[in-house]
Amino acid sequence: MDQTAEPESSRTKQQELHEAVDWHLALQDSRYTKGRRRLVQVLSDAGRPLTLPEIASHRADLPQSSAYRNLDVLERAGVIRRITHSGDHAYFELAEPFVDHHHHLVCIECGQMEDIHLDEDVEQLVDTGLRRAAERVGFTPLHHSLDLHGYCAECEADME
Amino acid sequence: MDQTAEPESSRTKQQELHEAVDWHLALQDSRYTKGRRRLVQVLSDAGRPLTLPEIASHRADLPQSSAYRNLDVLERAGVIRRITHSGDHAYFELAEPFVDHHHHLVCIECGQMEDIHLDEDVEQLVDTGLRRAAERVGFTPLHHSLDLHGYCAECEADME
DNA sequence: TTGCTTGCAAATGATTTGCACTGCT
DNA sequence: AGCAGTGCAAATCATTTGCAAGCAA
Repeated sequence: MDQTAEPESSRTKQQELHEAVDWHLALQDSRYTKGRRRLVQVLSDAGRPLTLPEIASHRADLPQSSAYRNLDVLERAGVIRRITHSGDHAYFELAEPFVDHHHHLVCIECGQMEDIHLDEDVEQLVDTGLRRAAERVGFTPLHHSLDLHGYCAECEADME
Repeated sequence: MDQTAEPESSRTKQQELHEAVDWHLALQDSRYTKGRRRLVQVLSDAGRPLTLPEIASHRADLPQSSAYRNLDVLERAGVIRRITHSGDHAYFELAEPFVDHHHHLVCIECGQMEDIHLDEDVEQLVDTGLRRAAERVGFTPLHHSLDLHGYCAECEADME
């Protein structure tokens, strides 16, 4: 009761994902172990950034230290991205080669993050503007992050 | 040797700043004490986000607990903003009513942040795009944050 | 059998908090 | 007086690390 109920195309994407991750890890003499595969699977299924406790709740048997260590390995390998915004826990999501470029809605009440996408032309303008500003001060740009902070529907409702 | 060498206009701005902060704090039955004034002054002078150690280096006599507590008070009062990006320390800067809307260059090597400004029309497009995405999921937007991550000139040079 | 992994327990370190004292108002 | 602010020391708590044992090439 795990890899059933998935449409054919999705199953293929999963395979591709894991193969690609395997390859990335191999480049660093790291192995794609069961624990690491679990992490990638959970993050892939979630479709939004998760904290370590959230990840653990999906997979009961995840020793914290190993989870943190593996998230670190995966981050160094460029497989996942660590996001920190004021709040107790860091959030983790699949990195860009493995998911589309996107941004986040960040709830300042509960911390939850949700993925959103912007039009390609807006992305272009933003990127150009940032690149220009970076050039002015000799800054070497790698990637941008753009988040909208506010209240998620649930928290907004809870505030009556 | 403290408030000299400042152009006349700047001196006035400082006064306005402190008066405004005083007012904001008063709204919360908080006093604008010497310690709090120091924090605001240092952040205002810096013109870029600072960590607590950085703030302390400007003002030797700043007990950590008091500094953290006052930064918290100032944050609640809407005077300053706390920024956290992967890295050991949180960064603090004056909040938006007290400084122009801006974004940051974030060095992923040393953590330093630098302020940058984008064209007004790009800001508009971004805001509109984000607002649209937020509406779709019933998210109540407050403000956006946009950072460019990469290597600052100094760190880039250090990597030879 | 060499070297990456794992998981437990212990350490780290930024930030927070308890408490007694100071100082406005 | 009465309550906000201060600073020291101690507590918190997410994350990291040491180490001995497990596992894959």
